[in-house]
Amino acid sequence: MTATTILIVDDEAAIREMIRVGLELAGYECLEASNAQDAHGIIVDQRPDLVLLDWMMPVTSGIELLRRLRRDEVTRDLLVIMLTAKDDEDNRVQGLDVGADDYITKPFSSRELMARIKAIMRRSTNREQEESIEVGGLKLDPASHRVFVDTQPLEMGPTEFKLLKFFMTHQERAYSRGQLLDQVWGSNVYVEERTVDVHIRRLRKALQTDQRDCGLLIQTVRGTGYRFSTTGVCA
Amino acid sequence: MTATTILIVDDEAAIREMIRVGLELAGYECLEASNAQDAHGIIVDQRPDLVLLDWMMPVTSGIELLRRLRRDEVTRDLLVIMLTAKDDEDNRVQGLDVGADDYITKPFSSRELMARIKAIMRRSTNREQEESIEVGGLKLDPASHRVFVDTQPLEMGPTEFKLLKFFMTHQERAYSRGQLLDQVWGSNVYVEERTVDVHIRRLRKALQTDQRDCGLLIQTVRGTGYRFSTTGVCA
DNA sequence: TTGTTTTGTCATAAAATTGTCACCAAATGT
DNA sequence: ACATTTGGTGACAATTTTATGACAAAACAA
Repeated sequence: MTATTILIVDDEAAIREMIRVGLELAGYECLEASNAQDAHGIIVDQRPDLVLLDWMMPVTSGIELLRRLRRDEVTRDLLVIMLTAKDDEDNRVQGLDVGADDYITKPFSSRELMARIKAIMRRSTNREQEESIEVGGLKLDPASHRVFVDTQPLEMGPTEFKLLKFFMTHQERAYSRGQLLDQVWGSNVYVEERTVDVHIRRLRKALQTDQRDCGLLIQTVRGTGYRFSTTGVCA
Repeated sequence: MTATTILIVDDEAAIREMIRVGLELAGYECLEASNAQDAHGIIVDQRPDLVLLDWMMPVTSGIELLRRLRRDEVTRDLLVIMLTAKDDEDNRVQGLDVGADDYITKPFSSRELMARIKAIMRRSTNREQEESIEVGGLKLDPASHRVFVDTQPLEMGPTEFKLLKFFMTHQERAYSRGQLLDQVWGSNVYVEERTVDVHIRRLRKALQTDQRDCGLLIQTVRGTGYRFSTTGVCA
């Protein structure tokens, strides 16, 4: 396995353990940062394949960094394994909610860590594309994190953006609410399926301009879910 | 979410928690077994979708059951989530190595459990990569959940869609109303046979376009039922 | 902190789908 | 031709599924 690993901890013991583990990885790096801001910067620079995130960082809590990572288009689909104290169950749940891919309890064996890393890396294969997508009169630019119809920028929340991005990269196919939750929200959160409806509506509304109504691109597939299709409208 | 869940534990608290969680699952079963032998038997019989496996079973250890499951062709790719004690790290690693899909530490929150179950089940729900069927000028695409005649999409309800799909995959053969009810509606519902007539009509109507009348593909077999046949029309 | 935005969930409205009927038309049998 | 059986059709009320507005909690930004 080849992985560049970036580690953010202040726990010396953990670091040593990491390094020991690191030896089993072909090429890894071990970094430190004292706050979420810096850490995020480093991560953006280094583009690691995997982040081992200590929940208790010296200044800020790990959750802030994790949120930051998930919010940022560039680091959104980074693999993040968090390290939590043995009895810190709340944080663990919270961490999974916010979008950690997995967690490991400290102290951990290198064996366990390896197993997890393997599992996780096996699980996630696809890297994201960063080129702007253009469909049905809509242009979505991942870099600037914006959407245009013609040249007019559209306003929408983060979730709507993700939803739209998913749709634009997966056209002409019906998805159930559950699938959308998995794909857009992430598979480790549990929210009502009806929530999807609401966001669909918000997205549709956002896609309405004075000129056109691109919201019609999102079609309801009764009894199934929704579909993004250019058949019919807003060419 | 629909899941038949089989739980093997002797820990009362865990069972209660499971049941609480179980209530959120549509249809689950909770079983107990005191040794790997029995448990394996039960699992083979019941064919559950998911196994929640307590690592510390009364007689044998969970690992034996897990190994057994992984060895048996029939149960090889069952989803197995193991429940481990908080500080039982060795077993956790061992479990993952032997082939558990995930583990949850006791005590666990139902929220965490739900998230995990959901994630695991979604992950393994292998999408039926159904290819689109093309018959008699009609094209039915399961992925987009749509039907086209030429390039024009047709409108129809869910039941009509299922009915058409069945017909297109079972051409040139007459089916009684009862058979159609079984195949399309499902064998465990009771509806009047004449209901089929009505849906046949609705389907026929949906299959009429300005151009052609593909509804004629559905032929009446008097005294018997209906048949889907390309002989005659809408080439 | 405070004010603003985003989010998930509900309650309710709106819309589409469904199963049955009653009645008409066509076919079948005598 | 008449009576009987079987299928076609439009209508309709019940049910199911979606759409929508409102709201409070959470997350954010300042």
